[in-house]
Formats: sequence, structure tokens, C-alpha cells
Amino acid sequence: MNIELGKNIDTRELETKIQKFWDDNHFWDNDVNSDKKSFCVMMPPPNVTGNLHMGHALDNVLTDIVCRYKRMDGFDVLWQPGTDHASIATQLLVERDLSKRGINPHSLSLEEKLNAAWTWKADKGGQIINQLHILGVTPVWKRERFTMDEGLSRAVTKLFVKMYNEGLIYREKRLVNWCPKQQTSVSDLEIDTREENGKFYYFNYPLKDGGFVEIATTRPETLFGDKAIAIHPENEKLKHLIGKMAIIPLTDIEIPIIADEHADPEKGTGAVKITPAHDFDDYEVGLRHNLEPLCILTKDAKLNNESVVPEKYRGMDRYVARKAIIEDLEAAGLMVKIEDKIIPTPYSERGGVPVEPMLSDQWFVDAATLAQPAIKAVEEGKIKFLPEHRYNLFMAWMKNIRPWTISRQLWWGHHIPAWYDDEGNVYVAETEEEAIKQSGGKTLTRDKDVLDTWFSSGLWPFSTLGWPDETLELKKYYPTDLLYTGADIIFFWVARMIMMGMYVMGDVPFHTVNFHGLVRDSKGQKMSKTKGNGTDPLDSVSKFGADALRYWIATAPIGTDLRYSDDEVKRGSKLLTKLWNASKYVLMNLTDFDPKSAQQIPVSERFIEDRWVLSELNKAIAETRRNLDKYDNFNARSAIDTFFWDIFCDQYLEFIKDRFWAPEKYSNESKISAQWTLFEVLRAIIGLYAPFIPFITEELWQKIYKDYEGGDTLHLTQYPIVKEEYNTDVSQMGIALDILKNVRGLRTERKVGNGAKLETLTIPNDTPEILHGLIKSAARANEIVLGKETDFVVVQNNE
RNA sequence: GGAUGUGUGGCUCAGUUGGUUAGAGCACUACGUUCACAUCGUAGGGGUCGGCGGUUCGAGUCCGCCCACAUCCA
Repeated sequence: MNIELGKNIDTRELETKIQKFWDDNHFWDNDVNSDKKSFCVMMPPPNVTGNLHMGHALDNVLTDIVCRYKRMDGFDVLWQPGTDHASIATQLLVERDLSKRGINPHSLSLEEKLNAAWTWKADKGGQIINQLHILGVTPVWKRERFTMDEGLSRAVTKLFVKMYNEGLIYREKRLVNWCPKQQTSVSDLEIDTREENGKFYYFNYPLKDGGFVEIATTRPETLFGDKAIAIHPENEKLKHLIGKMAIIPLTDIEIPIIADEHADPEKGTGAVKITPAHDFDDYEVGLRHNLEPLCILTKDAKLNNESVVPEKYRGMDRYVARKAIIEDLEAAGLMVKIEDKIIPTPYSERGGVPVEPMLSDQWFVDAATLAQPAIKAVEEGKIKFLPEHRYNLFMAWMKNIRPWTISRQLWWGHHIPAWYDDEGNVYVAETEEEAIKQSGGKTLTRDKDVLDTWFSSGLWPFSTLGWPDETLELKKYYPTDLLYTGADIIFFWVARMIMMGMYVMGDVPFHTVNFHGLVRDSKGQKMSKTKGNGTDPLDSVSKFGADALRYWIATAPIGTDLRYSDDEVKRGSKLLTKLWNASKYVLMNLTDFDPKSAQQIPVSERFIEDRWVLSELNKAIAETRRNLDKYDNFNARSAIDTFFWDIFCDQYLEFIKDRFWAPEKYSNESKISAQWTLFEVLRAIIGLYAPFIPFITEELWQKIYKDYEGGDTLHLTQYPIVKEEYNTDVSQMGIALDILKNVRGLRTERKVGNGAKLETLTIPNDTPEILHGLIKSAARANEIVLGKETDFVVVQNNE
């Protein structure tokens, strides 16, 4: 073989070339008709907003390692890519973009806004997917889907109608979390509770019959919506007040004092104001006592024009009103005291302002019912969580799941397939024609709301495979095998996919979910835009190459956070350089070797160090596979590293140098035995590393092995397997390794360089003869002598 | 407040079902440029495995309590 590798590798040039080669050849396409066992993975669809970040890199590189391994191991792999319309996130960006261009988004018609959003999607929607190519990942690109595609939208509509008809989706006037900034409802999961320094206000409500009742509240501004004052029925101090009437301060409105266990005698004054329209607990109290909720806030959290609201407060922001009311209470002599208190305040994640409980008509999914089959499936082990302790987290949430608010007062998303007639009757149907038919031909108006973005992404594992059509893909690939994703969306997405999968398909959407950790900065801080400590994976790629970044990502132990630093990624570069150089060296020793015609040397007849490295290779292959099968890329990669660097490079290549440098001392078979071994072991190393560092291994394979093996790409060749013939008795190697370690120790002690030739090397009498040749070669000794203990005499250099 | 997880050399982490002198990378010390590689090699220093107690012939590994940190829920 006469192959030369350059002195240096230009990683990016090589990767760009190979990426193009892969893209042009569509090697990763699945084949639904193949007889191979299937392996299917869903890509967590990135939003059509923004750029690739480390989270995407993690999802996709980790998935890619598994997919490449499975593909090489003979599976028909379908890795389904695509993007998510990301309702609220995208809408915000589109509106911001319009504003920047001097267009007021609120002045546009729905159609104009949608046009703007689709234009945005066309421009930027593919950005992340395009950037993923650079990482060398292997989804079936041509199958890319978008949650608002025609097919996926059809799935959403169809399912909505089905669930409505079966009573699993319903519309109700209920208290929901309302974001006054975005002016939409949000689900429980979109809320972030922060502990804030607040105040606890104690003030008196006058009684109709004279006297006062003192209450305590954190939200005095809602007092105009009060419907009662509650006292615990067993509150000895206050229960005599139950049944009397109180007067809302600053008004002349009378409200009853009622008995309810919600009023904890230990908290505050023991008496609480009940404002059913503005507090979740009070709403429940209101239901128990038939109190009609009265909303006194506008959609943007200002006091409204209800008659109970005194004119001076109308139109005031909730916090401005609070201040005014406190002042007026003080002026009226009703304020008792104000205490400092830590108050858990629910914030809207997107809007960044405290949410308001808001009474409104919304659509809900009966999540508790959907959760039952999901809980059962997970309990039965049909879905495995990695790390396993996520199981508890999942179960705790699922067992206490609340109705899922799915309507959003937004314009970008799947519009709810419901229509209303003039009387407010609702007709749910897949098309407007159908709805009109249902209504008996009335004129209908469509519901203005859209669906929570997770409703459609919850269908992703089967909608992308063609549901509601009965496709071959659905039949072959569902349930899918694996999902890699961040733990932050376990409830948002993973739980909903499981519920939807069980409901629609009657089976789990995937067998294993592998939750990776977060990428942090080198100090362990979360990466965030505000801190500016984020790292763009593409910057990292341009500095070190995609293989180097991938190699680093493969150090992610299951489920734990990963710290990013350039130095860590540099380790990847080092590995690539080492692999390149080792390959170069192997090739130097193979110039007079042609695998097609070289004399065959059966493994059993090879030198002991050759047989040793082959048996170590077997161990490494077994270890690598064992870990890859558990999706433990970290330990898989470590097993290869140890074999490649410590055993192959540091030891084996050193052991055999003399057999090449001083061929006159060895038989011809010696060299050929070593050459076969080099040729085979390097091939296995390239194969083992292929899923981790696909670019450089492809390059090496193309240069060294393609001609001999045939085929188009390394990545469609068989993943290295344990070979029985590589297992021979090499138990005596330990003795040689000890002696060689002693020799190295003596060299250091006597300040003899490692390259210096030894005239004679004395080794222990009982050293097995089979090791003599190896020791002589590896220690670079001219002669072996038996003696009591290890010793040597250096060749005198008379230069 | 509840749940879960983490705590191993200066730093980042491995450590399979409890079993010989606890490993790696980075950092550090000394030496070395011998024709694969100084993005390297050789040799070496450095750890009472968070603390206390227990089970065991034997515990980083199992049990109990405590401490610190992180995440999620309230």
C-alpha cells in the first residue's frame, strides 16, 4: 500500500468536503420496505426562531452517535427531523420584527399577520436545521416536517374533533392563568413562581351592625371583587361573626360572613376576604357557597368599569390601584398594620410579569383521564427513563395532573376548529362546511383562538409518520425506540407525547427517553443571554472542528450537566491529531504490504504482542458495544480511547518498532504478522470511533480501506464485532509488561533515553521464552540474558 | 416545607452486581526532540472517596442520621 497522509489535517476543510459528500449521496435515508429491523428516533423539533445552541447540539449529536451505531449494526434507521412553529415565541419575534420595520402589528389583519409569519418561517425557519448539517448528524433530511405542515395540521384538527366528541376536550368559563402582557391564557407549566418581598395588609371591614372584622391580604386591590368574608367554623374567637354582613371598605357594598375551612385560624387574622374571580382558592370557596365570581380587572390588569369599582380607581393599573387603595384605607382609619412578607408570586415565563387569575372561556384537555393509560404504561416499564430517577418526577406530576388549558389568545398557531352561531352555540368540526351542516345551515363565526404549541408537538411521534393516514411508516416505526431531550421539557413535551400516543395509537411513543443535562459554562454557571456566557456551537466548530465538538459532547454522562470550555473541546482536537498520526505511522509500515495479496498469517500463529493487542481489541469492542447498547456514550468512548491511546499507540506500536527498524533480526513472517495486525486493528479503531468522530474516520477509511473493502462510506459498513479468532491465550503478557515497566524505570533512574539501544538486557530466569522476542524488541536490546533480576547495559555510543 | 439528585487528589469527572496497592483528563515536578505524533513520550508528586455511626472477613460501593450544594414541586 502506498498511501501518504499529510503532515497536518485541515479539519474544517476536510469536514466541509465530507459533509457535501454525505449530503449529495443521501446515505441516511430510511427504507420502509427493507427487511432490516427498524430503529426510529424523533428529533425534538427546534423552534423556527433563532439559532442553533448547545442544547440542540447535545440532543442531536447524542442521537447521532446512537443512530450511526445502529445503522452500522444493520438497522433500518429512521431519524425524523423537523421544526416547531412555537406559537407564542414566534409570534413575539414576528411582531417585534414588524415593529422594527415601522409596522404596527395590531393594525394588520389576521391574514396579513399570518403572511408575515409564514414569510419569517420561510426565511429563518430552516436556519437551525441547516446548521445541524455542520455537526455531521444523520437524520433523514428529505423527511423534514413542520408542525404547521398541511399533514400535521390535519392531524391536529382531526384529533381535536375526536377528543371533543369523546368529551376529552371541552370549553368552559374557568379561572385560568392570564398573562396581562401577552394577553393570553397560559398553562400551569408556563408559570415561574418567584419568592418576592411583599407586604401583608391588615385592615378592617365595617360590619353592618356596627363594629369591624379585621382581615389580612396580600392583594388589597381586589377588594371590590370580594363576595364574602370567610371564617373557619371552629374559630372560637371569630365564629360569632358568621352570618353577619360586612361592608366592603371604600364602598357601601354588603357581603356575607361565611363559614369555610379555607380560612386558617392560624394565618393572618383568621378572617379572609373571598374574591372568587381573582384567586384560585377563593374560586373554590365561591363554588362551595354559590358566590358569583365578579371580575374587576381588564385583560391588561387594570381595574375595570364594573359598578362596584368606585370611579376614581377605574382604569388604574393593578399596582397603582393597590397604592391608592391603601392610602384611602389609611385615610378612612381602616388600616390596622402592614407586615413584610415573602410572597410566592407567579410570573408568566414569556411575558415576564405576574400572571392574574382570570375568569374566561377557554378550551381544556381532560388531562387526568389521558394520564391514566400513560401512567400505566410507564409503571409497566414500557417506557424507560434515563436517568432512572426521572421516573419519580414524572409519576408525581402525572398523578396530580390538572386540566390542560389549550386555548391561547394568539394568532400564530393551529386555529381551533370550533364555530359559533349568534346564540353562542358551539360546533366543532374538521371543516367549516361540516360545522355549518351541524348547525343546520346557520351563519357561523370561527373561534379566534389558537392551540397551545405543545398540542401539536405532542403528536409529533405519529403525525410525522403520516397519522391520521395508515401509512407503512407508522406500522413499521411506531413506537419509536429512543428520544434524547432536555429534562426541562419532561412535562411540556414528553408527558404530552406519552398521553397523546397512548390515546391515539394505543401504544407508547418511544421505549426509552434519555434526558441529558444542561450545558453550563466553565465555572458551572447556567448559560444565559443576559449573562452573556453562552457559547455558540458553530463558533466552537469553526475553532476546533465538528468532530472535536462531538467528541466533547460524547463525554456527557447520562443525565448530568456538562461544562463547556474551549480547553475541553481541544481534547477532541488532540485525539483527532493522534488518530491521524497513528494512521500515518501505520501506513508507513505498510508500504510493502498489500492486503489483497499478502501472505495470510492466522492469528494463532502471530507474535504474542500481536495476539495480545487483538485480544485487547476484542475487550474494547465488547465494552464499547455494551455501553452503546445502554446509550452510555461516555463510557463507550472511554473504552475506545483507552484501547486506542494507551494500548495501541503507547504500547503496541512501541513494541513492534524494532521489528520494522531492524528487520534483519526478525523473520519475514514477523513483519507480515505485525502488518496484518496493524491493518486489522487500525480498521477496527476507525470503525469504533466512526459514530463519535464521523468526519475524520470517513476520511481515513476512504483513503486506506475503501479500495480494499468496496462500498461507498465507512458509515454503512459493519460496526466492529468481537471476533472469536482474536481470543488467544496471552496470559503471559503481564510478565512482559512488568519487565518493560521496570526497564523504563531504570532508564529514567539512570538517565538513559528511551531511544537508546541496550547492549544486553538481563531479565529474570523464569521469564517464559515466548516473551523474549517481545521484550528484546520493545526494550530495544541487542541481546537478552537470563539472570536474577532486570538489568541492562547500554550500547556505548562513540560518535 | 416536600421530592429527587450530587458531594472522590488543585480543577472536571469515571468507578459495572461490596473484594487485591481508588482511576482518567487538565494542572503540577523531572527528564526527553529516538524518522507517527511536543496537540507528544517516559517517570513522578498529590486523595482519611462530605461528616458521624452501623452491617460485613472486607465498604467509595449497602443501611441510618447529619452537613453542604443543585434541580423540580409547593
